[in-house]
Amino acid sequence: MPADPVKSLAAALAASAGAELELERPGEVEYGDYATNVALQLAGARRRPPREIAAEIAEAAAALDMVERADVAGPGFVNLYLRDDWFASALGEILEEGDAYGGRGAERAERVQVEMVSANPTGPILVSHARNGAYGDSVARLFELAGHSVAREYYYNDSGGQMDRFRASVEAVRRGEEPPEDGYQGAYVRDLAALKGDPVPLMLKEMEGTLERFRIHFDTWRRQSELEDRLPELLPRLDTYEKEGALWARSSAYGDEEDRVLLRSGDGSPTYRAADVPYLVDKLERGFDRAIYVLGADHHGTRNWYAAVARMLGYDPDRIEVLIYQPVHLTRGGEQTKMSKRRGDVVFLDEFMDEIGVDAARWYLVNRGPDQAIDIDVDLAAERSQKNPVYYVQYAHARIAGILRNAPDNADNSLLLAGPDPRRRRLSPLLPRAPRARERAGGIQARPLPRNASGDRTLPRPCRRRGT
RNA sequence: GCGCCCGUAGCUCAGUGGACAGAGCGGCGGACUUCUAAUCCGCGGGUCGGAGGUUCGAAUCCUCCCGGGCGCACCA
Repeated sequence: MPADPVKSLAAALAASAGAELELERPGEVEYGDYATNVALQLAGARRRPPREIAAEIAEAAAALDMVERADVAGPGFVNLYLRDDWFASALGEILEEGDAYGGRGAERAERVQVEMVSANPTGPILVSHARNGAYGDSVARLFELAGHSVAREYYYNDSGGQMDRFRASVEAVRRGEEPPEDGYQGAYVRDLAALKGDPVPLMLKEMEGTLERFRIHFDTWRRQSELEDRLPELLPRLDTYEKEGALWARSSAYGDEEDRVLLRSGDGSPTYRAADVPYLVDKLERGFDRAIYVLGADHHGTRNWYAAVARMLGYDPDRIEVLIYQPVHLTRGGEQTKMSKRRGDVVFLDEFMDEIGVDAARWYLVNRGPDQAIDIDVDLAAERSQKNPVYYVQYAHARIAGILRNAPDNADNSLLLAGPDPRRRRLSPLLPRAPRARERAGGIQARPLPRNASGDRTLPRPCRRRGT
């Protein structure tokens, strides 16, 4: 049973109020340690003035031994002032739990896979990819905290048009020529040309190093071409048809916006979408209860495709979850930097970490919600001054570390509340709030889904909100 | 045209139904005049893009409109 003192308090109150209720922390100190608006919510249903209901709840609350005082305020809020010894025992529970405090809320531990970054090995990891990783890895950590087991996977393409252009660019330099016009021009192409062998594994090795430095460790790396080998056995299980010489998946009948080409009309070679099919089967057959895709907003058009494939193959589409995040824009010297990998005109994650450090880099990328486009002023981010918000975070961390360093092991919890400084007392109600903060953070962003032809919203449900 | 995301203070953004809408930076006014300090204190600042609607109560939910980003490939 996870320690959640506030929940127990809410439950005790709910019993006396005769209704479920949530405790919130009021914005103002004088409104007490916690407050509830149940009376306001109940007023309509019970056809009684909210303040009257609030008065009854307050009276019942005041009878509880942890409650010092309960007031009715405003239109019908109940403000609670709690006894210091309640906080002392709450703090005791928190200390007992240690790092696990607030975690392990999952009703059933699941095996979840988070597939993230998955940038093709045609160049170093960029800051834009790093947002994918920072987001995905944070979600993964939240799942772990909740008691699930998480595997982080990287999926990359090692064949196809982009890869051909990439290899051709390296080969050209090796022959002493310039890379082709539509090839990759960055300086790293020259570095790779100086080495022997297929540049793809070399590139991947470097990318892995960058990601490790960014503190993301991938458990597995999945190659597109090996997945494609399973295509022949899987294609007959799909709902497909031929049109204009190509093989199409009838995905629009399964919640997708449109049908997708699986095999090209020319040489019958598989498209990138085709490889998604064996990959999805692979994920689900490997025993993951849940497969999470982390995709940039430029891929949101394919959001419903994955669930459509799952349906076609008879899997529960709720096992697929697609997380979308908005792009990152970088400015440097007041100018927006371009993000074209082919032209080599980009900010690499390694440079970014060199300039601002790993902590600051992760912090910047995860500090905004996924729905928010991020603008990062690289000059400001690298600046060691009070203009740079990251130093506030670091300073707070340093101060906390200092407190822990100086704190005796056998500290008396009650002293946290008793000291002469009233600010301690004001801080205390924050601590038991942590489980709720984590619950909120663990809920995956849901998004309204497009209606299908019949105006029904229920069929495609690849994304949904869920607690952990 | 259709779909998704966004539009809150000069700037970057918190705030997904409640008690007077917040923070950092910048700005303005003071203090300190300092041997590698995140210098300190104070102040001003918003029709919450617009219009309707739901509600006892809306920045928050619904509808429409305006503005910005992204997508709608036999590219990945």
